[in-house]
Amino acid sequence: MSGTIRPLRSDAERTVRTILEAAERVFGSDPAASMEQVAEAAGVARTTVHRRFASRDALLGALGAVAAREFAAAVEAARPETTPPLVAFYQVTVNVLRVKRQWPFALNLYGPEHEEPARVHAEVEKRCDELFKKAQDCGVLRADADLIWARKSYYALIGVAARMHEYDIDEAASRVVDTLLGGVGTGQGLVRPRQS
Amino acid sequence: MSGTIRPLRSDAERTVRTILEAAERVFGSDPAASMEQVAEAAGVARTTVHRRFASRDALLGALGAVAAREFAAAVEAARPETTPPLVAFYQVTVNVLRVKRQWPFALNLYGPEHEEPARVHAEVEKRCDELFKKAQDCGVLRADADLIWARKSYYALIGVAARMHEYDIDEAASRVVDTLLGGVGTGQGLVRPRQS
DNA sequence: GTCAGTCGCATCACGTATGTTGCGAGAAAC
DNA sequence: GTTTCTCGCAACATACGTGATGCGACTGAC
Repeated sequence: MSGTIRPLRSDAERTVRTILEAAERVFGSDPAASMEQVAEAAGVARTTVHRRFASRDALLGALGAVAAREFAAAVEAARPETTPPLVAFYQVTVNVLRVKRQWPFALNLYGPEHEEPARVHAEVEKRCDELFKKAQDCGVLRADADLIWARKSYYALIGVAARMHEYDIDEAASRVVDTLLGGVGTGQGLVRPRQS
Repeated sequence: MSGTIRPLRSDAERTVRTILEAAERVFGSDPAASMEQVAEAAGVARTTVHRRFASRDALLGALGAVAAREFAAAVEAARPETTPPLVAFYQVTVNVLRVKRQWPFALNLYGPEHEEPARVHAEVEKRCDELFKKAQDCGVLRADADLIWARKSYYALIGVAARMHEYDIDEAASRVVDTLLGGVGTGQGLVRPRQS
């Protein structure tokens, strides 16, 4: 989205990446931060930021797009289509957590104001729903589970785990999967009896 | 925080409330919205907003404070100290969901830049941790459960449920409690065996 | 009914973020 | 080694949000 007419020279490409990573950090701690702050964090002049990204909105769009693409790649790398649901769950979670820890802010940029991130996130969401459906068919998820609720809970738990840096990736993923599938309770006193 | 020296006249008090509710709506859909937009949504002049709230920051502080107080009241109303953990869980969840649906944006205003909301949220968090500890002692939560993880997951699930308006309050609360305690899976293939 | 409080409106000052342009030095590409 | 790209710097224009002030009309409170 940042003038992809001719491939950038290597140093310019590096600058773009540096700016995007700086933007992630800066906007992460203050979403209303200025281009100036982003430039400073990236170690470049403000005009350079503006040369690479026509506007603040374009920068946010590119930031969201980069994160969204890595997000989609992380999901695809786990081959959720061909792997048994439980294994896929775990592997997808591990991969996504890595991306989510690298782009905690940018991964929330999928509003309708930027088409590409919105489209990519929608595709990933579809993949996720397919995985959940398969898990349900295989008896991993309850037959009466609300799959929308399940997916949203899954996303939320991933968000929590990504922010808990005292967990390494594998422990974080285990927490997410175990909690989503089995909760943190003993089952004593639950309204809904425990069976598929 | 908004000049509490003398009690406001009734119409002014109504205006303050109207502005706060408008601010919730406006900032909810765009956190970077201007005072002008808030004023317009509230049906008052911009100068009136400014008369009641010395600065944009003061408005955000008051907004966060109102929501935090209602949040704390919602938790206390469930008497989590004296009620059996499972009942308390459910009742707290119901009460909090109501507040969270009314102040979805304002309830996130507990950063260190505003003392009162920060303090109130910290107190509620402490109450929550006590409830979780008691639940664990009573065998409702696993003995090996990480209570920090449990609380954060709880908060996250409440956030999800609050945004799912297709659920009424009671159904939303049931989803939260059931999922937190028992997950959405059947237990088949779980790494961690299901026992206290 | 009087009075103080409240609101809308018009106006102003000020700071800051945004976006643009031109130029010179330096570095990558060939 | 030449050419083209890239960056930093300086300067500029503009828009917008914030915050303040004064005045006139209205309205709750007593």
